[in-house]
Amino acid sequence: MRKPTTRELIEEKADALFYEQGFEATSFADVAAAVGISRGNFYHHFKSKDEMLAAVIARRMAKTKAMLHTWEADATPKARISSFVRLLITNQTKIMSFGCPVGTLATELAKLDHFAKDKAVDIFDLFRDWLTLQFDALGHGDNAQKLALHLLSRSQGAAVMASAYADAEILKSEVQEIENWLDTLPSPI
Amino acid sequence: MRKPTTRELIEEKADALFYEQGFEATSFADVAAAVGISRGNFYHHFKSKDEMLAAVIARRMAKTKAMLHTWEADATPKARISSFVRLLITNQTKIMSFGCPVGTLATELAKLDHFAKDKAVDIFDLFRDWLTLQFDALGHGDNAQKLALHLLSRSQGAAVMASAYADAEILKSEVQEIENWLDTLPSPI
DNA sequence: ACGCAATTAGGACACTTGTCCTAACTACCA
DNA sequence: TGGTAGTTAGGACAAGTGTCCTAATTGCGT
Repeated sequence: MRKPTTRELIEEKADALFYEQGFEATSFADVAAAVGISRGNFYHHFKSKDEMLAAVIARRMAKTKAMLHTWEADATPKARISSFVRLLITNQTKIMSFGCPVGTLATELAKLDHFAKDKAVDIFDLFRDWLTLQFDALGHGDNAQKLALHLLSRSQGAAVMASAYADAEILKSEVQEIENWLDTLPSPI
Repeated sequence: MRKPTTRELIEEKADALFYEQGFEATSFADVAAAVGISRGNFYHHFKSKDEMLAAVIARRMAKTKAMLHTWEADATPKARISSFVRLLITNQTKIMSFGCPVGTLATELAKLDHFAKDKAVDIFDLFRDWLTLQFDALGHGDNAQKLALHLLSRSQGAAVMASAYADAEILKSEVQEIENWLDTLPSPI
């Protein structure tokens, strides 16, 4: 196992802090303290906070792509979609505390009118396009795109409510509802 | 029409700014500039930013209660629920830019680990309890509470996706899906 | 072992933050 | 009219912000 570079360490800690505290509420000092380096040293690795945000978003993009890739191993499109839904359960502890990392970042950047908002939404597109492929493979054709967006919407709703009430039961219940909905979808094939 | 007091003006502008920029990203200076008073004068009206937040939340609670009260005029529980759903369309412009004021505030305060988070979630409870009453009136009894939470969840999901993509079509489409779902609910009565 | 490039710590910089004080002003009641 | 309470502007304050510079240290290739 290669020892991670300082830049990678910064990205990792910044990623976590942006998720757990929010982008605006996380300062250079916070990240520096988490990494264990001096604040002044930062500028050598990232010219600005925005550049750090860009790196964090790029990192999340890469991790998301890798995750979607592992789900490709699932035998059927239905199983792949199920992997996506179960992600809410897998990450339930974090979601209950901080919501969905994709949705909350997009929401925050929208309010800040930050130019990187579109980049953050690109992560949504990763899921959206991948889910569209799965629904298309199930034979939903013209409806695949809309179904993918709807599934994302349901997931976001579940994440928001679970974090608002910090309640795992809400999350489980909404996930069950999503799975019921998937089961009752007409199977065009 | 009574002229609003300075305190009311502050609450009004702070309410809007907390919604549009976020709580953390809004400074005393921002609110002061919006109201048109000096920054130093602030302390006479609010001892701290947290106290201002508390006032804004209380203001939203009151406005929400009033809105729910007007919906009581609708003839049937189904029409009342429909009023709630159509709120997404009524406020679509703002939602596309800033998401749902209730959900985004709760999400932000959760990340900030702010003690007022529970107060913000109380606004969710206002909707939740009111919707529960409507579903109960429709004869859903034990399921009423769960249906209310599910409807809130669907609404939050629609708001998140609409603001992420800044797309009114997404909002309309998800609202249509919610209305379809409501129509297909079994009618125990 | 040497030299150079990469990395680091420390701190300066101008600015903004929330907080809080004081002095002046305004409006209203006796 | 005079006095008092409420309201205001202005600014001081320490702490924190993102940014940027410099000098020291480290580590690696030769």
